[in-house]
Amino acid sequence: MHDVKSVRDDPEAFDRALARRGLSPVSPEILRIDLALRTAQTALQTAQSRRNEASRQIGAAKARKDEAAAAGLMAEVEALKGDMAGMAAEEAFQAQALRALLASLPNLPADDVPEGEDETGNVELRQHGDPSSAPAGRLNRPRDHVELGERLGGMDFEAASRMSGARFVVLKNGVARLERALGQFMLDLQTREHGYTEVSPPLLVKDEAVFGTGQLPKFKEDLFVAQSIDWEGVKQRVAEMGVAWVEANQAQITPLVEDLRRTIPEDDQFQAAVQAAIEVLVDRYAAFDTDRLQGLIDSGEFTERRWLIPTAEVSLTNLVREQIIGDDQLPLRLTALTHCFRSEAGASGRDTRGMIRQHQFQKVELVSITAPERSAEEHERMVTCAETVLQRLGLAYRTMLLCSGDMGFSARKTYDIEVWLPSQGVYREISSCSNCGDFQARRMDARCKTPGEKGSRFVHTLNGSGLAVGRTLVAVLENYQDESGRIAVPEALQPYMGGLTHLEA
RNA sequence: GGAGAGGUGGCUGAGUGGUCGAAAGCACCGCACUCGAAAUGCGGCGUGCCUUUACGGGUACCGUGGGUUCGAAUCCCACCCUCUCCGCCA
Repeated sequence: MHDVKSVRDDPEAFDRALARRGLSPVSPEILRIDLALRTAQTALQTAQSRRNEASRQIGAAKARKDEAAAAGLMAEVEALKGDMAGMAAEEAFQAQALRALLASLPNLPADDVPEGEDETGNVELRQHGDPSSAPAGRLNRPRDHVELGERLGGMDFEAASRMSGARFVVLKNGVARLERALGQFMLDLQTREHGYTEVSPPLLVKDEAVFGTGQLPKFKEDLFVAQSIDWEGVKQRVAEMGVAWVEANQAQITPLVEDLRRTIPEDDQFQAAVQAAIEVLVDRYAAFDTDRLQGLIDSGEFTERRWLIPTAEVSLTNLVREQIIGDDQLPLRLTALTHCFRSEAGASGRDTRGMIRQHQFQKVELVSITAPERSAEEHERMVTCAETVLQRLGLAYRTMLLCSGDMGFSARKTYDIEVWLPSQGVYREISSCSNCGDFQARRMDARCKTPGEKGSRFVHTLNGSGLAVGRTLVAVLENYQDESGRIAVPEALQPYMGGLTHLEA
């Protein structure tokens, strides 16, 4: 979320920054709405001021029993109120429009982010490790993790798809344990050695939380949603609507009833016939109104909705939402091992084989909350914390600085870490560390202040994977395989595997 | 799920529908007294927005959203949250 004031102060700079993201200028539109909003605000406040003054005078007039003066003032306020309703509506409309527009725009790239339209513009900062020195480095044709996992009896995509569909997997035996070991290892590293605080956060969160980190409102198609419907409430509403319809259509119903009265004697049979007639009418009504009913359910009036987190960044960052934190408490360094859920709606056909792109995966997330002037150095520290995981696991990787066109919505600067995958012969993203500046803090209203001093500032938020467990599992399997399909367990993981040195069928 | 209580400034806590943004206390800041400190006294002490070169002025905010009223922290409605008791439950 952007500060209107910054746009007001330097519209050209704002548009220039957006252009780096490949967006056309928006500042004229912003300034137009901003002006309309402030005009409406000033008009409304002037009217409110007069109303408040008149009301006070009415009180004073009544106190001295001057009913004539009071009546005159009341008439004036009455007239004023008519205008005020329109002004208030205009103000609310413009405020909403401005907020919606500002909320839809991505963060502005930091000055040191390279220009570029897509991933080809990313800059490699450093490489670590030699792919050929891993056990798989000696093989002519390394197997991919799907083949390795299935041969080990540890990966079952078919069973997963029978119960859940595509992009799910069942892990078993040593592979399941390896996944657990990786998660524990990463979490221990980040908490014990890098000073992150372990958190076990909610995985289901409200709209506001997902808005705060920037996935809503623009990217809801990437998310899974969980909802519970109040069926009792729906039933009650249907009944109410039925009664209302019968009342509204009394003119049709009455002749029908009278017709029945004439043709059927007044006994039980008559009662039953009337009952049947009513049921027919209600059914007809219900058939007419299913669309409206569906609309009611869709409106959320009877549904309790929660989003499944696509990353623990959402839960961890929102820990500080609507809070004012003392500068002396910062930085906050938070980590969590959680499942993540992504619908991957825009990725059909991409990475369909294997565990690279799943609807559900585990990840150790790192989040830092810092004072504004501290976020840049914290960003460097964070990417180092993520790289350490790969170093300890003995996996080759390279660190990329993303260009302006390839960054995520909320980021002002992003480092990607890519791990070597021998089966594909390429580096694949395994971590992404972003400095979001105050972009998320504004959306969440998260501030910090120096104790004893006046005023508060928006905090800076950073997030990074440390690391994605699923993709790390893939990397370990593929890099540590030998010609027979055995997997050597990296030394760092052996304590988490009960001392096991190899996975084999 | 049922019954009850409650949500007011950093905290505690008052507030007959009319100069209430809100008493009082604590905390905090400044000043005085003091060699210094404590105690005491005096003064200050919320946030957002609009407006103003500035001093300042205005407006909104007492859980949230509606409503009644010339006027709402105060009355009405809905919702959210917290606490207590009962029931159910991993």
